[in-house]
Amino acid sequence: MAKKTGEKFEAILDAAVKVIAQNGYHNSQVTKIAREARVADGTIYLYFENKDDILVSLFHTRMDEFATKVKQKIDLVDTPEEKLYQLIYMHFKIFALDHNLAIVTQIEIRQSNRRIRNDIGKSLKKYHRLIEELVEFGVQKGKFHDGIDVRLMRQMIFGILDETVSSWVMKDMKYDLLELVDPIYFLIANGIERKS
Amino acid sequence: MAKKTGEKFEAILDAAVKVIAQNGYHNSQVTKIAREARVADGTIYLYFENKDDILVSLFHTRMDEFATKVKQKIDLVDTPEEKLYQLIYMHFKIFALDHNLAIVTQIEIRQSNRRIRNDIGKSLKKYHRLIEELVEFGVQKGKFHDGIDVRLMRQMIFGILDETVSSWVMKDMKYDLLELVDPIYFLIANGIERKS
Amino acid sequence: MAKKTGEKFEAILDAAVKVIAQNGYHNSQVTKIAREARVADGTIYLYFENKDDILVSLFHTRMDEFATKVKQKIDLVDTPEEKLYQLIYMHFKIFALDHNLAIVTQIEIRQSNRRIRNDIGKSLKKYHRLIEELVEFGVQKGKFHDGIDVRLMRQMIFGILDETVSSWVMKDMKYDLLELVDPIYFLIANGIERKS
Amino acid sequence: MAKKTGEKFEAILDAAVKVIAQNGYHNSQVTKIAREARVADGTIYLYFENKDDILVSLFHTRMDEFATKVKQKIDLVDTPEEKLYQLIYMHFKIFALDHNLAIVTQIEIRQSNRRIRNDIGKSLKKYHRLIEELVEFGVQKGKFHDGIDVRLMRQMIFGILDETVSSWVMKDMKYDLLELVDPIYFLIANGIERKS
DNA sequence: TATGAATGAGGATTCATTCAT
DNA sequence: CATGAATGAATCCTCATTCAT
Repeated sequence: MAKKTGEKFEAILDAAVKVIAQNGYHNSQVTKIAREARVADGTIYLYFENKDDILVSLFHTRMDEFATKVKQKIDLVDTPEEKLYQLIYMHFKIFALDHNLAIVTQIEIRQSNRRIRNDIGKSLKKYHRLIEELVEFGVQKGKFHDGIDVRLMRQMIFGILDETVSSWVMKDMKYDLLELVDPIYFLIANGIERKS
Repeated sequence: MAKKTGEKFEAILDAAVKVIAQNGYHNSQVTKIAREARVADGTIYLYFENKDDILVSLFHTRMDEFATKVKQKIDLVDTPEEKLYQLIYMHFKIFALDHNLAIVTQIEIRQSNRRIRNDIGKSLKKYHRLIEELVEFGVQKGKFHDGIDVRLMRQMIFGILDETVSSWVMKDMKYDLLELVDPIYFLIANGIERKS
Repeated sequence: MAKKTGEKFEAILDAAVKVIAQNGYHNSQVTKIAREARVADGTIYLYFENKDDILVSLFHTRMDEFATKVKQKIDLVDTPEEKLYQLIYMHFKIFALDHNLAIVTQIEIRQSNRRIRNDIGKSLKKYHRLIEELVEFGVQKGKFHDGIDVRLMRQMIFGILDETVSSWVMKDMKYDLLELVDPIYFLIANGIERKS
Repeated sequence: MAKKTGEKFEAILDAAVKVIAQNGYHNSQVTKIAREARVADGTIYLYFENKDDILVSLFHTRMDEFATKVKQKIDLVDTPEEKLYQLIYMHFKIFALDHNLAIVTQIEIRQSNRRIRNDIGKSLKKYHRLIEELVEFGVQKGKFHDGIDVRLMRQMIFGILDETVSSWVMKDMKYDLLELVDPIYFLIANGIERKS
């Protein structure tokens, strides 16, 4: 039914990011998004099943692009260490360049209901998998610890990056996120304990 | 105005955790919470300013208890490493013992609006500070890396723990969270890179 | 936002008069008005800001029409005395022909809150002004006493007419209001004192 | 059941006038009146049947006092003209001395429901009767027009006085009400028409 | 008499979705 | 394909009144 392509499809998604970033999730009515996208309310329903579908599609397309961009970058370097570094760099870089996206994905969209959050979880699969492949590569190359669950390592890496970005957004993006690339890389790589 | 103590105050908070865990945030009407607490709807408003206030109070009291319990435990051991280990252990332990609390704090309450989320952020201050003190102690004892921002270390540690618990809840708490204490401790302590 | 014209706008106002006259101000729920107007509850809010706005708009349109009708009539005669007589006649006539309007404007709408009553006051401005012009005309023609504040004369005339109609409504409109036109005219014109 | 006398009965009535004058009818909760009267909420119900009963009793006692004061004054003079003058003077004087009473009786209490307004009407009976007696006296003495309905004359006099006071209250009592005694007397006595 | 904590019925308003044009 | 007027279900909160103490 819902035609999930086309100029207006994109326009609606763009409008949704903008409206949600500006007004907050709970104050972003379909009418507001339609007005921002310069279409009629009813038109939304030619491209999306319902309001939730806008959010899920939004998150899905954006996270897909996100993972693609990160992958392109880490494919350009060879060692696990360099790939990890580029992952962190790109993760922060993308959000630093698109504040609205940061606000929406880190804060607002998490206010959605259980079902949406589940679907959103799926959208992260690709990115999670990317990190896991990086970890596997590092372990295989003998550069990362083996014997530790790969999923756990991925969770740790993702948890650190996600929390760091969320904190930055909550602090109104007042500081330069990219300055954290080096120290975060160091912590992920070396942990917090000092070796004598 | 709102009397934030007493038997019914506690009963309402307990009911709120239960109802929200079972029905989800957006399907937890005041009437439902009142019925579960065995009080009249209006009674809720003798103890809370409004519905949001229930959530904020809920998160605040629970997180305060949380931080207190963790602190009691880490005070019993001496070295930074042991304290870190106990922190992780207690963080997981508390949620492992109270699934409803885990669901509500990790998933449901995050669906609340911006203002609530802000107040909720404040409730975490005490716990954040606790972790920072632990980090400062470790640095001072020469056991943790110095030269790295303490807040950043705290963010990393909290981010890992939070993401781990969230993941576990999203996976319907099907596995034993406590089995992750050791490997997570290892990762936080040593990072992911293998030293030759 | 609220589109204050159109078929449904009128239908809602008509319904409001009927419902309020029948049920009393405090027992006239939006749902009741909507049902009487044969529209959905939500439709009300496409035409009115809120419930109060229905009342204010109701009073405003009706009083505007009221003043217009009265003006048309007194414009047809020439002397101040005839104009005054026609004013009294029309004031009573309009209410005598529309009992619901009388009930609503004289009794029910006065139960609304302070803000509404203020707005309602403004709606009477046009009618008040009409009476004042009549008085000024009479003074200028040398037919009415000069040296007395025009506003005061208007207040007196309006006060008499208003009280007379209110009394009639309170007595359940059991007698013929139009029979009072002559004696009221006489009293306003001559006062109560008998000149020897 | 309700004991309609005693120190607290009076205290509650006094509190009601004050609270309603300050907060408006619709924002004068029983709790607020109780607090102002320094009694418990429940105590109110030992002296009054229900909230409406407070208002009715309030209006009744105050209007009874009102009529008594006016009567005392007009009894001191002999001619109908002097009595009429004193009536106007006292009517304005009492409200000029008690602004809260003016606000409550002219504006706020009229927002109450149909039943209360009916009871309130009864409280005015005594005052209405007083005016009618004055009119009858004037007619009998040959000073006022005969042949005109006494009730109508009373209605006219009361309507003028009431409208004048209401207007004054609506204008925030910014001018001196007593300055209107003379011109209003003149208008009531002589009407608006100038005799050649 | 007096208290005040507890009750619970009642209603304005929002907003995702539909469907006639 | 596109429109936007119309729909109506769903819910938080207030406050007059009660009654155990």
